[in-house]
Amino acid sequence: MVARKSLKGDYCPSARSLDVIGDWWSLLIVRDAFDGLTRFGEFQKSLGIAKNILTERLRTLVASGILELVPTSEGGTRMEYRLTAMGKDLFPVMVALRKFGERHLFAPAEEHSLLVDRASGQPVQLDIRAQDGRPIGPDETIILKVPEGE
Amino acid sequence: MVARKSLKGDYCPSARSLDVIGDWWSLLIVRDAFDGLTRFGEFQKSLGIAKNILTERLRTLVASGILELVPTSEGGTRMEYRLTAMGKDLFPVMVALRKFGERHLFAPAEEHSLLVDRASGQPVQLDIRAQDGRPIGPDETIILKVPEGE
DNA sequence: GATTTTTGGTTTCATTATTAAACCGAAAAA
DNA sequence: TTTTTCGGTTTAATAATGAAACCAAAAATC
Repeated sequence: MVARKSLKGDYCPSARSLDVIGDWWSLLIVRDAFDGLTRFGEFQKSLGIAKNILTERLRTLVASGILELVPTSEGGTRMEYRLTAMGKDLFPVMVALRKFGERHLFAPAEEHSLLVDRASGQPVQLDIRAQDGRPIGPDETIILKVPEGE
Repeated sequence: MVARKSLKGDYCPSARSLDVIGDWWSLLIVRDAFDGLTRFGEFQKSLGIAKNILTERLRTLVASGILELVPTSEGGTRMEYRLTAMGKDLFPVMVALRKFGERHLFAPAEEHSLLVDRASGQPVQLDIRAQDGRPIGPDETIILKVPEGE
């Protein structure tokens, strides 16, 4: 196999995102990180991923700036993996995936987890709007090319 | 390799979504579909994907209900792949990926594409809010378990 | 302080997935 | 009628993944 085509040079931001977190495991690791997991063993147990693969994915996520290795809070020599500010900016991606799953991938009364606002206990809302606040869907949008330097 | 672990039974909606569209190519195909591509050859040319893999991915996306095969509008025998209503519900996922890429994966003045509201020409907004309209981030949320039948 | 267990990997090997390229029949175009 | 395009399938080589065995260092236990 020739090395998988990189999308680093693509001018489509979605493609570049997928280049970084578009493989099978990365977003699942990020999800677990949002759920508060930090240690190698925690991820491994939660995901059932092979350890060598986990090693490589964590390295890539750290190299991309999504996770960082910080000394564990309890003061030992061990390290833990934490979401960086950049990693936390994946929150909307996780929420969007979650909403899609909730709507289409569960039977009506099936058990599932729900993301709620801590303060109110009410479900989190995600919406896509025009600048005037009007909700818009894919058919009301268009993709422009923004040339260099703008 | 044992068959890759399926997340169909996971109660986390994000995990189920990733089970359906979390592989390397599927979201790129969906992106192209949002961009108006419909034909096998168009996807193949756009993505540079091997044809047998594209065949399989398209089949899976159709089987999942994200794409559908419809007779081409020009009336021939040929078919085209179109986003279903369910497929269009992936719009927030694509927008979220795009926003992340725009923010973190481009140099300041680098050329890129931009998703805008057709009517105003202004960039599309994505926000995550509590039910009262207040914007919230990952640290203000918590995941609840919703048992069967609720 | 010595021993045992846990953690966080690395290495190896077998299996699966992906690729590129050649090939193909049916439909469309010339 | 011939040629080209389209939408694949098949095949063989290569890369990615997984499971299991292994390992050193740190932590916990005795």
